[in-house]
Amino acid sequence: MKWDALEEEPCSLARTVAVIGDRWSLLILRECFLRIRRFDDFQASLGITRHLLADRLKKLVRFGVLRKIPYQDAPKRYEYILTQKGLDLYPIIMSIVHWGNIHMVDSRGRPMLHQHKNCQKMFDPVMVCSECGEPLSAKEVHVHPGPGARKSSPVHARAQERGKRGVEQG
Amino acid sequence: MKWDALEEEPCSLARTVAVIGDRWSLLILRECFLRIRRFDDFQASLGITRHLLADRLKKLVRFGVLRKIPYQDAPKRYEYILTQKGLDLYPIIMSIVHWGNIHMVDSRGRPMLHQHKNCQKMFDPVMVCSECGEPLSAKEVHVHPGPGARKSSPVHARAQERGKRGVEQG
DNA sequence: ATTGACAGTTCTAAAATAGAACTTAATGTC
DNA sequence: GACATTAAGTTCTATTTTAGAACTGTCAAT
Repeated sequence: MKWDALEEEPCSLARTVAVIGDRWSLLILRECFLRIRRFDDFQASLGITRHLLADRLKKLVRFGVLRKIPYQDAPKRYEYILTQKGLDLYPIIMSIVHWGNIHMVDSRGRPMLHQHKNCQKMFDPVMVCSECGEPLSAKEVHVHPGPGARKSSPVHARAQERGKRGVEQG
Repeated sequence: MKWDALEEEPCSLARTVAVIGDRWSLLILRECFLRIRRFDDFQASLGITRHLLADRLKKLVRFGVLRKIPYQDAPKRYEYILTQKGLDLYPIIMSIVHWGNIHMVDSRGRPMLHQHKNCQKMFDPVMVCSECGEPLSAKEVHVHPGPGARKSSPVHARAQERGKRGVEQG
């Protein structure tokens, strides 16, 4: 499968993966949220090859996640900053960090702590339902085809069938 | 950079990216949450090459995200199901889907809708602070080094400095 | 005139991926 | 018994991506 094909799929996850679903893009975005904005700073802090960095930055700009703004004129130099679309990736970044905090830390503990300016406390992110405010888990959610869906796949129908009489998941 | 190096980094995001940060792993996990469990079903619904699928499933099992359980004996056949560690990826999946819903849908609208069994309503996921319950955004969070941190990088310090007197982000 | 900062581009070698065919083990059909 | 089918991989070659290092072009400072 090609990356371009991924963008076109009738699936919001696939389309997002087309933007951020590679080894480097998420790390670049982490640096963006840590206020890194310049080519050489990204390169130095990530150890990414310059070639790939140029490529990924171009892609993130193309998708409207980052924007190039000039910070000096002679020679022309640009900074890469997050657009609103890019800032909206924050829940993704935070949920990834949180999962790592819970499941991937070593004996030394968390590399980073997060403090909420609002309440001043160290916090973890919690995902809740927009309607009732209760925390969400996979088992409490039904999935329905939306207006942008394509015809349901036979594979999924078959799996659903087996699921009903099979072993319970988890 | 090698994948193995990523696992060892003192960063919860990098360590999580080592597990799920490639083109296919997230799509495979999407299928898991849609109750797909068998090799050929993953292959048919994703169009992934069998070689890569075998490789990625092995990796996800190695990281404890999936578990192989036998569903028949002769010949031995296994299903891949999510462990608790895997189920805990749900907020990541949902926030990725939500971002796609907001920023990547075409004119036809969302491919999928999510209904909360609790309140019966169609919902969007919202990320809130575990302490005060308020919705989170990047600008409302301070980052501090935790017990597992390594010495702070000069690049980040420099970027912080520039940030204070530079253009505001966003 | 030389050095250094910055933001890339170019080059070759190594690694990962795509796409298709093949393997193994058992089951069902003619 | 011979033959096709299902399932879960493995093997093969060709193509694409990535790594790693060196190079380019502008300008400023020494």
